Amino acid sequence: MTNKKVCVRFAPSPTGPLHIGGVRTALFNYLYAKKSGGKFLVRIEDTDKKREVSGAENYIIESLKWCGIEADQEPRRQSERKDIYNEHVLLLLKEGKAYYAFDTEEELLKLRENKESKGEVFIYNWRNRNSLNNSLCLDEKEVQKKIENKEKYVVRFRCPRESEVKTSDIVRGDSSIDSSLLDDKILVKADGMPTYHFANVVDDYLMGITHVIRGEEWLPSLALHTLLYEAFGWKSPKYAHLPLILNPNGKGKLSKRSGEKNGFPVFPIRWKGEKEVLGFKEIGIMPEALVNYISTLGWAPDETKEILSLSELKGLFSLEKVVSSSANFDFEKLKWYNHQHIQKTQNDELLRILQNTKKDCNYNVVKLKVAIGLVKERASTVNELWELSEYLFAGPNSYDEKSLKKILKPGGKQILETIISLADSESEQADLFVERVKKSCVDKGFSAGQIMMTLRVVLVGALHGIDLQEIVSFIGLKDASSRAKEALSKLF
RNA sequence: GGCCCGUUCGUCUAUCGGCUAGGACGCCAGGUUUUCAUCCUGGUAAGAGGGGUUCGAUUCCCCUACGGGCUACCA
Repeated sequence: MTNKKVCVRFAPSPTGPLHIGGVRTALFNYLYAKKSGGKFLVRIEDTDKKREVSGAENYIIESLKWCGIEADQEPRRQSERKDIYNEHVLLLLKEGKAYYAFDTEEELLKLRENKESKGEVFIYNWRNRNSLNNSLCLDEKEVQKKIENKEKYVVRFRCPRESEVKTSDIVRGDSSIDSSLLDDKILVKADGMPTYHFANVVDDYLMGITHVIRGEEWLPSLALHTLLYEAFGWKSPKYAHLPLILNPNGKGKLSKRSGEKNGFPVFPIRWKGEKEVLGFKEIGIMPEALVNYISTLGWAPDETKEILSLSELKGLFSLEKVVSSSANFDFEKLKWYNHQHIQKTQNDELLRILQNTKKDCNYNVVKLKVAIGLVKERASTVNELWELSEYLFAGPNSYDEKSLKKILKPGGKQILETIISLADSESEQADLFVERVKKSCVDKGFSAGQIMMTLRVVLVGALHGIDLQEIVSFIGLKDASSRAKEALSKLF
């Protein structure tokens, strides 16, 4: 038997911004396709026009692109394939594997509530379909008449009675379920659009999808989908249901709310909905870091190497190694991955990313690039490259409490004056400045600690930051002098 | 409520019947940095519980508990 070339798809619904769980599903599909030399498609499942959100489709494509996930074909849209679904539903109707149903939503709701109040469950299937309002129990002429009179109807799948449905999943293995537990799912809605289940199966078959890789939330409908393939006489694709990504505390699917509460985004890039929400991009997470991190949610490579690029992941990924238990999202770990990826990235690339996120950045680019090199090892987000190099471009406009304590010690003024006079001296060289200040002040009887602290406070305004000599070499003696003069006039 | 899925350090995971249960994040301690961070070294910490099967179970089976998902003319 020759294996068909692998073809997978990511099938989002454009009902809002793509969240991190969706990105992970897309990523695993993409990685699997690339690993197997197959194709990766994107299919927009826009069969519910009521829930469609404008801009969502474009957002999804842009987000994937930012992550480095690109489809091998232009995205397809289900709303444009209505005729195809109609053709296929006729096939089932003709063979008696589907039927027309005229029950209204209100009627069904009532039936459900009624059953529930008695502690029972209402299932629309062989148990009661003959007493309901559908073409299985109505007279053929009556059905014709109803349809001709434009009475609203849906098409339901005629789910087989008491048969064992065998399902198979790469992640979870084989399983089986009694079809009596399933209901006669709606295939075509009253507005003539197919439901997810129907369009999904028809499209996957027609598009030659070999592996359906999707979230675990679809596991309960696997039996239905399997039955649908059987009804058409088609061979089922292979399935892999990915474990869910949960909130950091493990309570529920990862949500926007939980992200807000814990101070992290759940979307790749900025989403301009009713309220604008930032994405990982805007807070300075690099796409490769995000991809690297989410690849570890539900999967681990054979080798114990943590930092992996997208192309390395393409080589290592394997569906068989996907785990079946859900994972809690951990923003701290994402930041660690980001830190690692920042270290691996060239300074001019970091500069480019920074300029892209920080549009208001008007520093000299040559200097900014040098600054990035000086502070990058301390940064865990791209935005921090900017924040951490603040004092390299402007003197302190305030001094924090701890700094004041250090600088206002006896002798602080004298040290300041020494700094100024040395900085203003024409024979002074910037790259030896800190050593000279130290020597000169030590000669006057000050401790090395006090001298260095004072100089740091003068230059930074706080007790942190990169090496003092590196700061002076970067800003120059003129700037150092004026920062010292500023401190002298403000503090003494 | 019904159905389905899951359960290894706080978190992500390795282990495919032989385990002194490995790695990573986090945390803690020490070193480096006359600052802070980075970095380095070390440490802390786990098989949900109960039954089987087996010479031997984290690994296989069952039950319970807990967690999650689904239960729409949403996807």
